Amino acid sequence: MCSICNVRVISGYSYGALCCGACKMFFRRVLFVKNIENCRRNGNCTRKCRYCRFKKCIKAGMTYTPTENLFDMNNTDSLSALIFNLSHQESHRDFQLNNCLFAGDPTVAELCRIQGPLTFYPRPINYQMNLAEWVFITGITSLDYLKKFIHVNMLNESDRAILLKFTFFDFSIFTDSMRAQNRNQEYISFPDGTDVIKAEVVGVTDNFINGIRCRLAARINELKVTKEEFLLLALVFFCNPALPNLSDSGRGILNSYQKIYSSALLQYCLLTYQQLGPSRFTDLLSVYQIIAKTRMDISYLFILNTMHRPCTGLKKIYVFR
Amino acid sequence: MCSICNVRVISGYSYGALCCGACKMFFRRVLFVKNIENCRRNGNCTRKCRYCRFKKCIKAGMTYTPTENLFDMNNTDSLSALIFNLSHQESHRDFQLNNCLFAGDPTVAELCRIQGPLTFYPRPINYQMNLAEWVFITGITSLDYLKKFIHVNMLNESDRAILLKFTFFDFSIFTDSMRAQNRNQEYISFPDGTDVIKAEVVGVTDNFINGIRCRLAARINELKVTKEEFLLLALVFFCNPALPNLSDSGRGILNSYQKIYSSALLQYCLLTYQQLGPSRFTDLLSVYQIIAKTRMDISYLFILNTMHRPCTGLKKIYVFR
DNA sequence: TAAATAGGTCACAAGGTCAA
DNA sequence: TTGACCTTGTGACCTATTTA
Repeated sequence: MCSICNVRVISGYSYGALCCGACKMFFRRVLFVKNIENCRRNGNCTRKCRYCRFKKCIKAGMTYTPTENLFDMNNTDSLSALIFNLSHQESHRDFQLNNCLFAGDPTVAELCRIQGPLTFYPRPINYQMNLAEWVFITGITSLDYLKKFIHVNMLNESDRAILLKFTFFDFSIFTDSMRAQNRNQEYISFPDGTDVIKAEVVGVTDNFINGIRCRLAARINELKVTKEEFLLLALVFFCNPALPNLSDSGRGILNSYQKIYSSALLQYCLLTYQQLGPSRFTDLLSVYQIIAKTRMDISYLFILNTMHRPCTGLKKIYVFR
Repeated sequence: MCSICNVRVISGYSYGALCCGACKMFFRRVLFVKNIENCRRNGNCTRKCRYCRFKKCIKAGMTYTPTENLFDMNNTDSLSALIFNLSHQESHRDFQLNNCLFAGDPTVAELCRIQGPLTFYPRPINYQMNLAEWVFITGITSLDYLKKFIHVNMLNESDRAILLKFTFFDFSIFTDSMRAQNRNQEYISFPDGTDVIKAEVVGVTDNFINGIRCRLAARINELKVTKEEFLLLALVFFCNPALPNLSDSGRGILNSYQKIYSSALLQYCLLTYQQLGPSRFTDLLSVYQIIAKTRMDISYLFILNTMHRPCTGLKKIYVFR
């Protein structure tokens, strides 16, 4: 039975999720026509609410990936469908980050074996999150977000684990910094304001710590990276064929899709910035260096920290060895 | 890894090239259905561009050779697939002739030892070609074109070298004359207009020189040889079992394939010219005499010329001893 | 008799169409 | 706007044929 409409039987996989033919067409139409309005009763609709039906599609992990038309400046339907899809996926991730908890402590490899979206459960109102919980929910919602894309699902299990393991943390840092920009902060912090660095860190300068908190956020503020740019850029960055130990076929898949995603970003830049498009494109790509630098600083800090006091209760998704 | 899709692993040789099963079926379907449109972005498409995928098949050297149905006038699928394939191979040769250079100076025997297509590199824009360069690129693109066919690949190395050595130049002359016809010229010349005969030739009459320039082109103009006829005719001419020193098995292979190719040409003539088909067929075959005459005139001219002034820098593919 | 390759078949997913 | 139905391209898998 189709998990979206609960009425018709599943016809097979469509846009990455098991659903019926009607819901497949519904999803496609919404992406291309974008004729959707907010739900009047804030979710929990019973029937016939197009907004809630679409949200169910997103929750079920439906993703649209264009394969052509990304060079045709007169046909931007595919690009705008992609962006529309991505922005709803990202809203869903943000909702989960702020309103959900995740039970258990799986490894990335275990998560890779799960078909379909991860299962979160509601966070009690006024639940007080500590630093470790913020770190975990940020990571696991990032994994859930990234796991949906077609290029991830096309990989074999081993390649998928490699890809997710070596990208989800970078993606988390990137979302943290976009949140900082949205809140007009020049440093990253968790949604409730919790500092991303634990208080008792020793052996490094304040300057170093502030680099972690601020470097990426500052650059993103400087460039005024838009939501759309962030969404496309994340696809380009984290569909990375250059990761070590990938199989040849996995590398081939990621290569092909990275080209698609960067074409989409380039088309977006050309449309939005006209003759300044190409330089904007390269400016955006350069952000990756700062993400990588920040990740390395954090991992240095982590190593230093565990030397002082052996780490207890570190969630398994953060075990990279 | 399949060099065409870069995603799946090679399943073996299919239609003369190493590729995966999916690309094999793709190639076959395109030949038989011809459901292909030009690429919007002129190459370098990522995935899902059927035109670019097919062009990659052609570049990889994929060739279809019918083995039956060439006598069944109600089933022309094989013939039209063959012609479709040949015309794309020929476009590729023409593209290389006009836009590429070849590095090195191999002998024909060395070229015969190379598996798969030869490697060309892009010719700089506005690069000025001299006569010797035109002669070389014409010869080497002809060799690349001829080398792909199944009857060539089935031969042992020695037979293959004999066949190519004694046919590629005739094929070049033939393509030169087809180009003359396309440009409404009554004489052959290289694509940029360079004369095929070097200026300082002495000891022969202008009449003799003009025979080389014009005789074949004139006959082709007179017969109004079509592209399709040229493509099939070239296969018949240059799958020649009568060459000296071939092994018995090589001779047998060439004999069988020449029959296939001439059946294809005959079927084409019968379909296109109805009751005039047989006479058209013999008219076309008679063109070979003129190719041979032109080749002999050129070689006489060459010998005469090297007697006056020893030849320096002659490319090794043109050393026929 | 085992391999390699040409060619056939079918279920699947993307996307289009049209009556309700 | 919807969803049943249709068309198309695809690729995994199968079979037939040939040759070492």
